[in-house]
Amino acid sequence: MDASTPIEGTLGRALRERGQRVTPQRLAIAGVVAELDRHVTAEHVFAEVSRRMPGVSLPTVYATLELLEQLGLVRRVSAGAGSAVYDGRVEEHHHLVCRECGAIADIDAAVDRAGLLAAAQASGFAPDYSEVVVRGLCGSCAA
Amino acid sequence: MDASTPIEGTLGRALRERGQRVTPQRLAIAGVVAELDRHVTAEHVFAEVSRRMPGVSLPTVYATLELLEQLGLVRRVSAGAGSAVYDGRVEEHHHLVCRECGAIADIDAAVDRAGLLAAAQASGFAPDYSEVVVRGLCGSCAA
DNA sequence: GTTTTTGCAAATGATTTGCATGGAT
DNA sequence: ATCCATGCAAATCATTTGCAAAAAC
Repeated sequence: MDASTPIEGTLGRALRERGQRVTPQRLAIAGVVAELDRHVTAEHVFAEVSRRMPGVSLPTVYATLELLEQLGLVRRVSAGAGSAVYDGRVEEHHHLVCRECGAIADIDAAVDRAGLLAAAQASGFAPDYSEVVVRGLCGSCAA
Repeated sequence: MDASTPIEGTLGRALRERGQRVTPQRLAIAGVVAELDRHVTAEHVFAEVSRRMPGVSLPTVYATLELLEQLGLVRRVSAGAGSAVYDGRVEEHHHLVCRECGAIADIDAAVDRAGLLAAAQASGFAPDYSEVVVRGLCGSCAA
């Protein structure tokens, strides 16, 4: 199993470290999330992975996205509800979420998180990351 | 229709302004969200409202929570997924969300939002409010 | 009286589960 | 050979929709 893309090498290493299996499905799913590099739902990923590797099942996609989140290779976008949305961008960035149609857009801005992370630990949480969500109406829905 | 609680007065005024009806169900639901003053799901609200006003339907609870959000009287918490969670606290505060069990806790801290809100408007969004979500593991799940 | 809102029942959509087979180590 | 992961089908859970009856204005 070679590392034809960076994500595959990283994933393979992380899985072996935890005594978990490196399967072609996991590599394909991780590859799709990394390459699409946008906000994706499980169905989204399923559609694209199916193109590359027919026969992959939806439950596997769900399980793998959750696994990738645990490994810190993808982030779940804190949209209010609806389908779960994942993001292959793991650098600090924030999101706009339309309360009408659910559209999500990125905001690149730095936010001082020190106080928040300290407060998180004080509450007994082990924080993974923080994200700012701005809720409102997107351009189309405001019109 | 008197205003036996502050929320009812505010809601009645907001509804009349928009030419919508002030119904006992809406008043009861708004009252419950305000009084519980925590993170609540539609089922949560439904259970408590049903105690006070038997016969209220779940679809009405869903519709009313959405309405209250539009009116700015409640906020939807940007938890990753699962049931939609609403919050009667509309002052600035932030949330910790456990990626394992979905538990939500408050963080009271100030964050500089000026840049974010400016970026939101630059993207064509009409922002309602912003919230920081810290994702991680809660105390119980870390153990 | 007119229009909005409600309650009901059913439909839809997303995600999870149980279990036997297949695959990675 | 062992144990984890996958695929399938069905179950579960959250939310939405269509429509007739009831209530607010």
